[in-house]
Amino acid sequence: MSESRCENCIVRQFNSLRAMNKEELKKVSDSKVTKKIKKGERLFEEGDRLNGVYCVRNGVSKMSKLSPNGKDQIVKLATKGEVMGQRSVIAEEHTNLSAVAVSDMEVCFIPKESITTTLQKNPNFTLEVLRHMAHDLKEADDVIVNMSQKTVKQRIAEAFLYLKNNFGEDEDGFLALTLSREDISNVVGTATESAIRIISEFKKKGLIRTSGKKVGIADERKLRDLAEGF
Amino acid sequence: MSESRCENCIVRQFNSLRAMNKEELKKVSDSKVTKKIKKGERLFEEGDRLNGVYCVRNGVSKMSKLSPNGKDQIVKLATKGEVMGQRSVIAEEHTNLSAVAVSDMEVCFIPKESITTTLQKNPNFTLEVLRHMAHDLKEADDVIVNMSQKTVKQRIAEAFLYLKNNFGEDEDGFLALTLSREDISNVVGTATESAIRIISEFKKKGLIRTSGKKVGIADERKLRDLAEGF
DNA sequence: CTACAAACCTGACAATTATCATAGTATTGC
DNA sequence: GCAATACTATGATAATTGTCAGGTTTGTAG
Repeated sequence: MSESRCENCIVRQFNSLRAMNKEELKKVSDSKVTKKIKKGERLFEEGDRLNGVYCVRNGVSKMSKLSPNGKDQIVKLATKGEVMGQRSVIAEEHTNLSAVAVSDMEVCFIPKESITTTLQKNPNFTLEVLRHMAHDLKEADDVIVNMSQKTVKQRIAEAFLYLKNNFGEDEDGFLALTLSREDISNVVGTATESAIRIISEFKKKGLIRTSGKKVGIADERKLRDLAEGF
Repeated sequence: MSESRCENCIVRQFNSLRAMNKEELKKVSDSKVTKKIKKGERLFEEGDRLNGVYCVRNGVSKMSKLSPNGKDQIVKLATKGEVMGQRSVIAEEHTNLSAVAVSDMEVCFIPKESITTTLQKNPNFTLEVLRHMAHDLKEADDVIVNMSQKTVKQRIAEAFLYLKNNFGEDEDGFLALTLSREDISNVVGTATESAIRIISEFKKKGLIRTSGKKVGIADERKLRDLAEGF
């Protein structure tokens, strides 16, 4: 299956694997296992000790953490090109997040050995991973500010804009990634009923339009203004 | 001033500088500038382009981000041994956070050249920085969950426990780091009045005791139960 | 010491959000 | 196709939190 060699994988362009040299890449490619994950299936669970990372070829996974009150807070949505589990492999810790597919996925599992040895030998690779993580950390800071300073309404508006910017729209102008109302509420950190109510309100006000579970952004400007607090 | 050579600085044990070799450390030490920062003074501001990092020798700095509604969200409290500004130097971006001293501080400013060249040449150093950042990222995830899933009361209880664990207590059993009510409210992301009200309530219930602005933890068990939602 | 500013505190009220209850609407498996 | 199940929706109500508008206390400069 030459099509599944990492050396030829476009996805690699988006992540730190691009900083690997040929030899390292070959090793990764020889040891990796491609898996198909159905929507709803779990890749790993909070507290697991991972012996490798998952490189996303296709589809989207929610990465979430269970809070003491029993709700699942979605911290990140990982998509094509992203490497999941990196953090815990690097820190040699248990995962702090669970990963569940929110759409059908194709991922490559890469045993941690090929990652850790490259981390020790190839400074370019390490630096590349570091840059990615620095970026993730900045994003996390932004999320903290949004979560603590914005209203639920603002956060939901922002979530829709985020979904558009990161996953795009289908041919009919609906968001390409369809999340359940519950997932949306877990992204913005609110009760499912509250999320549903606000989504209905957005619809009434003409900010979004819906068709079944699909959501389309109807008035991006107004939605953005709302998210910013005007 | 031999006492101010990085080679002999204990603080270094706590951060990634310990992975530098003698030569690199010498270069850092020769180029660094030690500064005294008074409580309330600003080290850098959100949006600044830093040409170096700040290594904290003493004191505490709040790292915060202004939200569109005009409030300052404190994202992190940096103390002895921590390196501030690392993230933006590595990512070659403007800072995303402001840093203001919450107590008198002594910091070493280290020009970014000595950091970036070491990052390119010494994989051990890069890996060490990476591990630290992985840890910070995990903590940020936890903060996100707390912010979005816990009540203000729980978050304030947690903040006091955090202050005890990270900064300790003085000889009278009060928290060694005294924050203003406003700073506390900016840590937990709430209105200052709400924070004050809840602090009064904690005092009435015997969870904490106060003396002037100082706060002491009176019943850690109950405070912890409250923070966990029991 | 005194005046002034900053920080702290409290009450009243409004807005936001959660919770509980119930019902309609898709989806899925048999 | 039909039952079972999950998801979506809405109302009523309670709890939480924010805002405004005063106070009091504390700290500090002159």
